[in-house]
Amino acid sequence: MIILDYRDRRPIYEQIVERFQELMMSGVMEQDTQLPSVRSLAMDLSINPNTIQRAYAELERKGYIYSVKGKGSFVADNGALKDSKREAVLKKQEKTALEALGLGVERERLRDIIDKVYGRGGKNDD
Amino acid sequence: MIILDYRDRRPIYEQIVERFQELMMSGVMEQDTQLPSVRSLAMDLSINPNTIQRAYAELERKGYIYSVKGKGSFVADNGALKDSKREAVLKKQEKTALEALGLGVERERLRDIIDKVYGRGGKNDD
DNA sequence: ATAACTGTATTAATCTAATTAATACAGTAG
DNA sequence: CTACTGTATTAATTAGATTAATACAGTTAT
Repeated sequence: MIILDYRDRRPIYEQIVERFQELMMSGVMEQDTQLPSVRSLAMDLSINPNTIQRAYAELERKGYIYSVKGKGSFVADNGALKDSKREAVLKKQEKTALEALGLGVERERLRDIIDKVYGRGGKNDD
Repeated sequence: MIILDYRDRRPIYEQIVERFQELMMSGVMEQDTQLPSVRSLAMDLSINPNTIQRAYAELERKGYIYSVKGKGSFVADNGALKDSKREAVLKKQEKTALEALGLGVERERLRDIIDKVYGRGGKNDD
């Protein structure tokens, strides 16, 4: 479920946070699904439980999960989170477009990619 | 020319590398333009010359600049680099579009952002 | 040649953040 | 009571970035 990349120079607690976010945003992990326990996941990944603890604390702070002492950690209701994810992807789109513009990439190249991804439904077919 | 962000958790030598890459890729710094000297830029940014040295070494390793002992560091011929940068941004565009699609963002939202960035020249105005 | 610039290299010290380690405490469930 | 859960805390370790202090080598102008 989680794979660590030690070549990645980002801290591993951050990799764990990101990975769970992906799983929840994509719907693979549904609301109220229980996450692996702090200690068991630490065992699985061969890392210290404190590092998992930190990742889970971060996920909770961001609203992705909720934790109950003695029971476990669970996927939160993240309808609102999906909204913020949508905002984030729009920001990313803007950044990409700015970069493309700076490189002299034509507007049409970007539009074509979007159409390819979304399918040619609203536009002309090949 | 260079502004450091100490809140950014990436190392500052990396920020410097990225900033120069932007300046060169966008054409602000043309081929054979001399970069500020290691020591003078260190003075300007109030950081250690070794950090600039590291940034320049990285830029040279990546092929963005060339350095001549006793003379200085200069913008390299980076036509090939621009091409690969363009490819990279197109991949990024595809990734962004895929993510947006997965989140249920409408195609038009992406197109609007592109138009905003590129200016409304080719489309309708507000 | 010499002074004042350039880049480059090296070694040690310092600093910060991430991670580990070792516990301890508190709540839940069988 | 036992064995799980999450949570908190303090100390030690590790790794990387940065600084510091030099030294050496090449260029340029005086």
